[in-house]
Amino acid sequence: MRLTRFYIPTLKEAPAEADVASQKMMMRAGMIRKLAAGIYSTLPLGLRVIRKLENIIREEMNRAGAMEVFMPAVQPSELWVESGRWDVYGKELLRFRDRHDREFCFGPTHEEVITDLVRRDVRSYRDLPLNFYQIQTKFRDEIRPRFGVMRGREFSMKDAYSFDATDDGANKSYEAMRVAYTAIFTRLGLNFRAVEADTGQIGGSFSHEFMVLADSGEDTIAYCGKCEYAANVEKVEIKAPADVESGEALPLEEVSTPKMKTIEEVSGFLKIAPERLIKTLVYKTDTGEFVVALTRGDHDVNNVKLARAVKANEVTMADDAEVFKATNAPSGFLGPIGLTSVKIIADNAVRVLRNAVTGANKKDAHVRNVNHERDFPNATFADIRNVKAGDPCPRCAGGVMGLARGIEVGHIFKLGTKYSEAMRATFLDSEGKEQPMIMGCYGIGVGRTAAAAIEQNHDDKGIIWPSSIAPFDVAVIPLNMDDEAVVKAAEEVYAELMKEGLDPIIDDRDARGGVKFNDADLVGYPAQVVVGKKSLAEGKVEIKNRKTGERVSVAPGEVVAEVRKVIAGY
RNA sequence: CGGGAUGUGGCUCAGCCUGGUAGAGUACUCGCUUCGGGAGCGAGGGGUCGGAGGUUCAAAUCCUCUCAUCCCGACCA
Repeated sequence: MRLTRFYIPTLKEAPAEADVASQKMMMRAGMIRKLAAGIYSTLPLGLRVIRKLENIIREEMNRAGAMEVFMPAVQPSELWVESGRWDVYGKELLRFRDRHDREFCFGPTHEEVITDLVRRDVRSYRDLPLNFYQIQTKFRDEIRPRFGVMRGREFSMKDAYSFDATDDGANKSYEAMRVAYTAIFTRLGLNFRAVEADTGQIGGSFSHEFMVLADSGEDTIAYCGKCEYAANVEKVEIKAPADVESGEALPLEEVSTPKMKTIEEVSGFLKIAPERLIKTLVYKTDTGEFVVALTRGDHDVNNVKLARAVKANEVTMADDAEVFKATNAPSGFLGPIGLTSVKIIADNAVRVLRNAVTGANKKDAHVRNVNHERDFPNATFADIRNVKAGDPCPRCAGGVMGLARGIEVGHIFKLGTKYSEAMRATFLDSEGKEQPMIMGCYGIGVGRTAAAAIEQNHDDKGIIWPSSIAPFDVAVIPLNMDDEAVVKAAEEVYAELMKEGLDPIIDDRDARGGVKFNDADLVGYPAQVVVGKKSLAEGKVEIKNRKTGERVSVAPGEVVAEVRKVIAGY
């Protein structure tokens, strides 16, 4: 490709709204332009990256036995009503009506459509298993789109859906996808980790997220330093402490704690470590029910875990008025004692505390020597807290958990029969008995993966593409466009690179060297071949490795081999 | 959805407080010089000052409404 015939509108300064590295660089390198909040156009350079990425995904999906299809972006409401999600999906689902006043949505995912497709034709266990995938534009009307294409509203996603006759088969389909995803992200050259994850709104029985490790990631993952266990903090299991602390349960004792509301204040005032306090929080579920959550003073409630424990879709903290309504006590001085009309969920760590401190359910007072068996026997225990670095690993002996930030680029779910039952996608088994198909679904955020690659691979000058998805393998940079020998040598090198099957771009603009160097560094071609008057006089051209910055001078005939060497090192 | 901020040429921003009819850098066009890390000089083109309404002799500037964009929060009592 010739730069004079290819559109790469680079910018010296990033638009003010860009706040993460990948967004700044994709804008500056002329890969994307914003049309509206969370909605982007992809320019030719960006599309090259996306296509290379998609092709790797396709190859690995096909290898794993999945078949590509293409489903409609616009979906009728009936299917969503049938699956039960029309009412639960909320405002993220973009809904609209056609001219006949029929309701539709712009698909945020395609379980309904694929399930409908399959149930129409598949009748027998002999037709199974099946796995269909597509690469398609989705729309999720996010509350707050941000970070460019990493959290856009309109985005491209590879989604796949498997249908099996047996549970064992479904597990095999799931495993095949886990292997395929590992192959995909490995080929993309990303530093990633597959972690156990919450199934969220999609539903289902178990799932893994594929996380690209980057400090700018929106998710936190916990991993064991010793064994292979890793999970999203929303999911990570926390080992419940085994034995109740020793010691006698002492009589309850009310203490005055004027204006001491927070854990720090109470802990400091009573000179008692936060670990000896029980924090009492009031939550409201999406159905309007109040729940009281208890954790140790030094621990934090994880909303997702709490929601799962009380079988709600979502929980939010109650405000002060709601707190009073639920407990008849002022916030800041809450405790579980005497709360009988509301459900109490306590974290496992609270169970073993002996003689702890809680609020007294009245202003300016707390209670000492609280013990759950005696003082709040109506509590149920569950794992509802956030993991802390240093917590013991739940899966191995002696392992300790660490925390890292990650960008969720892929997510695989074993769905089970949630959709097939709701939508009656059934088949006849070998005994002639009707059974619901067992499903799995598997997504990869295409644009987000490209952005994650940049988050993980850039410097202050620009992007450093993994060679597998670089828009071009190598840039040929003639420095003196008015020097015939330079132009001729550069053109020959360019032609040779193409002939040898590489994907080069030649910067044939009549521009100064500095401009070309800076653009090349910004766009991030893995290798640059610099053809200039001076080195050419000695029969040499220069090859620069974008990642290491190393330059070597070689004869024009050795360029292809040298470029290959550079790319291989990526 | 709550709070905060910002909308001025393609991009980054000044001007607004104190009203007098729009500016800089960069980018773009042309000429000359220059030419291995975002050149210099000269000459140009490009702006309904987000939109609507109001106040005023006069509005980018003051007032009201509205739209858009961004940030923070929606988690620890």
